Amino acid sequence: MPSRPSESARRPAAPTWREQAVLPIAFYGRDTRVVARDLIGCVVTTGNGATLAAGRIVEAEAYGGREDPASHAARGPTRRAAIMFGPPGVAYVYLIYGLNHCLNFVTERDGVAGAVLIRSLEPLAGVALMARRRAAGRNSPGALSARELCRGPGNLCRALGIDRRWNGLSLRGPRLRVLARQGPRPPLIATPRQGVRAAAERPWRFLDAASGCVSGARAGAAAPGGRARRRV
DNA sequence: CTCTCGATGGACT
DNA sequence: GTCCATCGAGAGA
Repeated sequence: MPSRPSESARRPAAPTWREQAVLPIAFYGRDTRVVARDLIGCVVTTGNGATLAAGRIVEAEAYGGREDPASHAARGPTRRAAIMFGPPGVAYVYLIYGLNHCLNFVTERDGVAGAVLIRSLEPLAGVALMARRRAAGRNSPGALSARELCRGPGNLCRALGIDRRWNGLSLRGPRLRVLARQGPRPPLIATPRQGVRAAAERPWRFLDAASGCVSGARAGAAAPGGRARRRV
């Protein structure tokens, strides 16, 4: 295999997402909205080797503590929400509507509730595996495009094989890891959070302005022209 | 114990 | 736009 001699020399070679550092716990131990914004462009990975699946975060939402009526933590540290009051840097996974799971990252310091809901990813690795998981148990023959595989919180969990058993897992562990972003944060847009009735005016949903992998077609159609989106 | 309903997704009018 | 599958958490009796 002929290759140009000069290629083997030291070339800085832009690091790929695979070479990015695993985000430290301190990344999560900050204000939840800051963490949510900073997570856009970072990479979620699950599994290893043949089971590796990864995607770039393009949509996320911030959920606060007792002061945020839309948050599970609004009613204090109940059995489900207690993990949001615990130390940062772990996964909070719950079942919604009896059939979909939602992946969150716990934020803030121990004793203060906060979490970021990961809503959509742009697939980077393990596309075939994700497609297989998404196809399981569905009866529509149509193949899913790559951009659909991890669009929406429930779909994303299905594609990555995440369920309630993942609740409490470290975000730096062997099964689940989050890697730092390559380069600067992309331009973002902020909108109200999806599907919440309480505190609907808070623009705590953040999206990569350039990504076509974000969810929320309904909301977009429901508010023609006047979408409450603003650049951040 | 019962009752309600949800940080959704997919099929359908 | 509407309907609904499906189940655990939370609230209340």
